Amino acid sequence: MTVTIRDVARASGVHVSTVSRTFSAPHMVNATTRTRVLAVAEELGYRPNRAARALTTGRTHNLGLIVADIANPFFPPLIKAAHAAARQRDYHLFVADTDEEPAAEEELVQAFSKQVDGVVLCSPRSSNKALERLAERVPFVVINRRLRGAATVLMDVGHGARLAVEHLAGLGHTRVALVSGPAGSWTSAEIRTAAEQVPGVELVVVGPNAPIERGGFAAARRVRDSGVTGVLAYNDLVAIGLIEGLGELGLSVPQDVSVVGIDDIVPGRLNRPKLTTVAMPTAAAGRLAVDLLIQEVSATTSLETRLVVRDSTAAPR
Amino acid sequence: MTVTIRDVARASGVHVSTVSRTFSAPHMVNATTRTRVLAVAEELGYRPNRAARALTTGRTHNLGLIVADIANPFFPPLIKAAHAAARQRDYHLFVADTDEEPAAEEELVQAFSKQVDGVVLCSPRSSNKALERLAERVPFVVINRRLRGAATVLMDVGHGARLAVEHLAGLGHTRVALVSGPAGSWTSAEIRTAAEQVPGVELVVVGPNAPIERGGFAAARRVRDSGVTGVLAYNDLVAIGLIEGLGELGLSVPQDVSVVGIDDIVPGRLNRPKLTTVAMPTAAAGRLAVDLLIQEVSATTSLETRLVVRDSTAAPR
DNA sequence: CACCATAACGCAACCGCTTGCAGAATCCCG
DNA sequence: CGGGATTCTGCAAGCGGTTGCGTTATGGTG
Repeated sequence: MTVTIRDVARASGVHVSTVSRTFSAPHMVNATTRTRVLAVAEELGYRPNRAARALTTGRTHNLGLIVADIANPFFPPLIKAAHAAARQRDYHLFVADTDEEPAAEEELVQAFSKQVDGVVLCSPRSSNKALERLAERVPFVVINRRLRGAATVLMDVGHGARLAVEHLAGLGHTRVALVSGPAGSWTSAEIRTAAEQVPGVELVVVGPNAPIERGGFAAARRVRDSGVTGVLAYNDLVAIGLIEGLGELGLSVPQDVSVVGIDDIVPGRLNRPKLTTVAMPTAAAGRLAVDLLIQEVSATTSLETRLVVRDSTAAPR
Repeated sequence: MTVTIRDVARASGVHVSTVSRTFSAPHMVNATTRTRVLAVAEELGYRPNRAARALTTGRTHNLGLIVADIANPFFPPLIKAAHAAARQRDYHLFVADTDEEPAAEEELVQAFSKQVDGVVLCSPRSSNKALERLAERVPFVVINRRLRGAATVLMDVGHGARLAVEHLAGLGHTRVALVSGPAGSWTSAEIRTAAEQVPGVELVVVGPNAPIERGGFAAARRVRDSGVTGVLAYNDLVAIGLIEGLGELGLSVPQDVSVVGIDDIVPGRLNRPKLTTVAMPTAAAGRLAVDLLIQEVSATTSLETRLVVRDSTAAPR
């Protein structure tokens, strides 16, 4: 049925090892036989079986990518970039979704381990201990989590948060709310620490909140009651929900209150008003992560974020 | 380094074949030896190597999923559902992105072929011929494309389009524009045919357009000039772009013109006004596709679409 | 022309696991 | 209690490749 290296060997009158070498070490085989073998292979439609090859070489040319939620608009650009980078080096990409369950991370990594040369783990929810245990099974790089011993790609959300608050301060806002994310989130802490450091603005924390529209929507009342004129939201979904919630309370953005999000996801750009937000370099992160993995370099990188000013921020009344 | 079946065999004093069977045919091995082997395996941290297993069994327990653009909001829910379905049956999923290039489809299927038990192809752009050629290499199921000889999952966008136009008609609109997609798109033709069949409304086609916001935005002027009061857009992105474009022209939705989109992507739900749209059962399609693949049934299925009425449609002035 | 380095290829073992077949042990029943 | 049927396990070949080593041409050198 399927054509193997032996078929090619037989049809071209050489030993299988020669066929093998014409594909994996072409310089070791005479030019004329090489072209003959290649021709026969082409004609028979032979393609080396990567899984079989992996068995002896130990390299599968596959990578795993694990994210919390494929359908969360934050991830697709990252996945796409990771895929492109992998493809470019002739790697294939397993993609998996933990559905936000920490336990699934471990299980997936285990399941992948024999089948990939490494896995990239996005915003892992597992404990450091668990991750270190996994690191023994398979090389991996972590995105958005500081972890010693593993290659790491960070997006400097702290810097972005500072830019955002400075932007609000620059517009004249002196009291701004931080509509935070889930309790215990690394990102949430990062944002808060940075935001607090901006001089001249008083920061009031409203939260924790669910990291989606619902969370923002529910926080609207408390934001209004806090009397702030500007808001930094945990992410764009929260910002969008918040804007809607404020609308229900009769407050409009940016006239009554300015809102800036974080992530720069597509729905934010499409929102009305268009969301001012901190752009996370998700594509760069995805690309870089697979490059690190393939080249087996263990580094920790921090990617710059930047502020994208659109229509949801303005000077206070 | 990595623990193999032989290590387990040695450590538990049985032959490798017995170890093999305790994992792949437990009923063939005596209960007491089985528990012993299992215990040893557990202790050593043994996990069967699926790639090696695939070499002899011919089943990889991997599936491939090929989409045009991972970052297009239409696909992530489909990918997520496909992944969940695969996971549930202990399959892993390769995900690939063609970047809208037809040639990439063929290349990817080829590359996957030895490593998967089947691939699901979403909205393929390749010619029928090319697809039929690929079908010989690996089982696959196609989503959103009619193809004899291959298992097919269709989403009945025609029916949805009819519902949408009927909805507009029911509100009192008598002239509606169809802001179409790219020339030659199967979906576009499908939509048009169905929309034309609704009695009592005069349909004017505006297009072709790029299937993204830009396309809708650019079509705004022609929509206004056509004097319609209702619009069915090729998809939600086009609808969103159109709404913005109409806004620039001083027309508001739904007061001046009603707009309905197709797809029901997240940004549509988040848009202001919230988009009335035809919901495509993408999750169901993804799930079903992998189920068909795994069970090796070759069927052609048509999934129901439905209309989701939100805020972008109203009675004409 | 003898000699040796080098290039090209064949040989065979092996990667981790499965599976048809056969041998050994145990069982059941007349 | 003998003998056939079962159950369990071992043996070894093989899945599709790779690779260290040995063998045979070939070329270059003194």
